[in-house]
Amino acid sequence: MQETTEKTDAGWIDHFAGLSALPDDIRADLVKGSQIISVPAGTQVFEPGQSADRLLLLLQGTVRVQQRSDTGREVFLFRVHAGESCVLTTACMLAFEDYSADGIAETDVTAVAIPRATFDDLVARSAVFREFVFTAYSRRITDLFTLIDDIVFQRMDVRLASRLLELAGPDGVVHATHAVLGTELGTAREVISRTLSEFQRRGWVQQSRGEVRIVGRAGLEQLVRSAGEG
Amino acid sequence: MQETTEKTDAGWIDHFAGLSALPDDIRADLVKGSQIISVPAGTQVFEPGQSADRLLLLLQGTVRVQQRSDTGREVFLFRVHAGESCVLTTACMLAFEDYSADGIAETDVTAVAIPRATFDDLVARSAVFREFVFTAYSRRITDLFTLIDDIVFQRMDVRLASRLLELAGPDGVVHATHAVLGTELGTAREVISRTLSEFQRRGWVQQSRGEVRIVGRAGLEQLVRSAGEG
DNA sequence: ACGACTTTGTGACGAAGTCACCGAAGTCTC
DNA sequence: GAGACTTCGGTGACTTCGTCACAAAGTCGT
Repeated sequence: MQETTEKTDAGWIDHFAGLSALPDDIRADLVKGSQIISVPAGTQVFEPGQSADRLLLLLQGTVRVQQRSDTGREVFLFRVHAGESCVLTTACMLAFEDYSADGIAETDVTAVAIPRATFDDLVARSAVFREFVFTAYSRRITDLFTLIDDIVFQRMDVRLASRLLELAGPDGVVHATHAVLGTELGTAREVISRTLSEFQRRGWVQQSRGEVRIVGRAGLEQLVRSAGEG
Repeated sequence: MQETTEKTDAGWIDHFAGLSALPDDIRADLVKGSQIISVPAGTQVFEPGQSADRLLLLLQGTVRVQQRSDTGREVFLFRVHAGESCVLTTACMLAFEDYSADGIAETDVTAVAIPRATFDDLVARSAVFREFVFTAYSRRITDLFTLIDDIVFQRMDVRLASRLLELAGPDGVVHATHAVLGTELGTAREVISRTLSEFQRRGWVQQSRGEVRIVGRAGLEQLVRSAGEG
């Protein structure tokens, strides 16, 4: 396994489009100054009040980032996929501030951990690396803007339809309870239940405990489209 | 105006706490590589689809950042005050991506414009400057999280009370129409009207065309506090 | 099969957004 | 200063969504 590690080390950089242009010396330092870590599904990758000391680049799995409000309720903020980095961590790492949101591994996760020292060194030395980092930021901020826009202006049924289409596997099944879908969209479970009932009545989905099966994709897509135009 | 510029140049850096620790050589390059600009109130400082080529540091005035949705409605995102920088610009500048939000000068604005070349150079060379930039990012992202949290979980009356207290001048007067307050909070004008009527009934505010006078500050503060605890 | 837990369904209600419309207050023009 | 026009604020009816309370299933361990 150790033998293959070096090969893996050399290889993971190319999972990230923005890093493939790194010159060889920088690339070598990046590989040398970072390590690959794995955590099982359900692990709290980071949490509020914890100071960040490393940047995570996801190789496999997804991390859900959410915020816990004063009242104990939760809002889903965004999801970090393989091939992406967690700006939140980055932000706090560089600003020497604490996190203000939770990060939870939704699946088993493999990631590259870049310690602050390595990170800072690379940001100083490599324009390519800088651009990689700032692009990640930019993308995430845009996501947040879109999220706010959705929350404020979009109807729940449209948002749910859209999210179901996103979350569905190739077989068209979404594995999630109503409560989970509720926190995903920042709404109450009851609203999800009622909306899904309506979708079922229209023949767009079939429900069973803990999962939703999309059987009328076209209907959901039509709903999303009709709202997208305004 | 040009004569005084050089004197101003030397001084503005100390308006920004995070920059005061800059070493002299960096400081000189920053001053040399940037320029001071002024725009009148109401100017659109930036807009979606326009590529950013400089970072703005506000010396005087405020800039309102908002997003226009597909449907033509607007959501207020945050406000950039004197002594702060506009991360949004930064994000897009560095990522070579376009803006996705509007920036509007609410007052006459004076700002330092740092062109991309200077910015990139400074990020590479100065750890202090890096920290300044990333701290600005971090703060703004945290703001967005708080905003989302508020939108999802906080009652409108609490949010309005809180915003009135923020916007009020030293004389306790807020100059804004109901419609403006509506977009500030991402809600409808009618909701503002009704809520303000209720505040007036309770003796907390007095209304006249285009302005709201706070006459019972304690009541508003009490409302905000009671909700803040959860 | 029993109890404990989780998931889902439902009705009632309050808070907030939407729509349609009105009148009142400023502004402009002549 | 008399209309014409625009902006601003008020109101009622209705819809959507969040909240609360509680019931009915489904699942699991023992």
